[in-house]
Amino acid sequence: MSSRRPAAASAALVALDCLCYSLRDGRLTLLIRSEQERGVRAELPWVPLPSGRALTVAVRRLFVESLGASPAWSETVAPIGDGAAHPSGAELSILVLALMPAGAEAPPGTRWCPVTALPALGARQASAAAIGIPALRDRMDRSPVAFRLLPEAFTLSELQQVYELLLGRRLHKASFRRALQGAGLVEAMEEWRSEGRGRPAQLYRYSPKRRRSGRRPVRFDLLG
Amino acid sequence: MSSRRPAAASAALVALDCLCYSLRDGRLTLLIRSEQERGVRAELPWVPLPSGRALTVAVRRLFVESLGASPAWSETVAPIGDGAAHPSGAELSILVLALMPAGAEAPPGTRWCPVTALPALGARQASAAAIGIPALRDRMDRSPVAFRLLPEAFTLSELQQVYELLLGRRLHKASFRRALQGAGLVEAMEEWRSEGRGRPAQLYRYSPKRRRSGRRPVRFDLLG
DNA sequence: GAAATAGTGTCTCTTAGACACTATTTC
DNA sequence: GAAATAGTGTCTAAGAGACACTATTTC
Repeated sequence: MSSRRPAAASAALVALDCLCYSLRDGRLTLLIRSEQERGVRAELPWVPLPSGRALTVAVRRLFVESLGASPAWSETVAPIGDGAAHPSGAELSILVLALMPAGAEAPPGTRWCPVTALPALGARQASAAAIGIPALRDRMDRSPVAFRLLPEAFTLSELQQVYELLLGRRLHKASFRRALQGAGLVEAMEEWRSEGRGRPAQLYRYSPKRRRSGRRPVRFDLLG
Repeated sequence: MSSRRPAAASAALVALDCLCYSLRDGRLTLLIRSEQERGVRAELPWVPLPSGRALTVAVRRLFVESLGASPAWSETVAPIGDGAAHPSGAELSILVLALMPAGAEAPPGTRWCPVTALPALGARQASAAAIGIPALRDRMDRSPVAFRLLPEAFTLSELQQVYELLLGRRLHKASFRRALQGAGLVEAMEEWRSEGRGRPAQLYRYSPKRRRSGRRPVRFDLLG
């Protein structure tokens, strides 16, 4: 702890790994860089973090190169990097969570892969992919995660399906709508959508009105 | 594969910054490296992440060098690093949240600083310190954050005080105890502690019995 | 009309918080 | 006894989920 300023030799190889989710046919999907040739493994989109480049700049480059566009939402999450190898050889991976709305095109060289049927990834990126969904779940209370996975106009049934996908359990329809109503988060449009059979559903848009209490209750039951 | 491997030139300077909290006189405190000489700024404990060293190894070194011991709990949180300067010159800081039980000694060269009265830090570390408490708050539902800030034996009033410190609001005594009871998280000891006036309080220890539902309700009211 | 999906009204059960109390200590 | 802190019993209000329904579409 004597020398405060480390030599350049202490620089570490850092990669930014992209966990970009979207919806496809009612399933949660992850953006994967396709195997280009025989023997080359599928991988998550990634870029190196070059020396002297600010994190946000590198993240922007990751989005431009890998998504061809800005995601509807993104957040940097905790770094990982022990033991498991990365395609770049980087000893450290910074995970970038990103969301694209349902129906977004996969850029050339990539494809949307159902999270239930991912191809084999390298060890590091396999860990990353395992972290992705729980990380999304952790954030959906505080960030409009579900809304960013949907197009601008959506039905309440679609929104509920997204919540159910992310939480991995069924929700009660009446309760879900009551809570949503109470939060003043969505705005009804003067538009209806009919899909196959059944009564057409009214379309809504995300339009948060008031910041509510934010008085999160204490929860002990997730501990242990 | 080899075409993907970036040159060593893309290595980045990475620092691990330590946000180590404890309790002192009923206040939440943060471990600060004291100003050694005139003109040298106070700073959070940190170490560089050297090339080729695994993250967990570097974290362990951070703990040994800065805390002189292992913290009661720790977690790596999202990296920061835009614009704001770091004492090391590193362009990237990985924040390591750590907790020490109430009454822990500050190692030589460091001191516990009430979070309400922190000394001036560099720009990067000031951002880090601002992130610390909300990050703790985010984790206290899922990790035994409050329990790790207390010694092994504690009273329920002390536990409630920690929750109130972290949440920044008063809690209802009967409700707090009812919920705690229902979660089966603590175990009563056959010991009581008398402090000044008033009825002596029974001591408890953290001893999670059953993993409960984990059925987190959907919350819309933190969005917007 | 049958099937399917959208959307709502009401009941119950759980729980957070308010209130009011009892219990045990020091002074 | 007064003051202070620990700990508890009961009521109320809000919310989640169950249930049962109505509404509107395609076939």
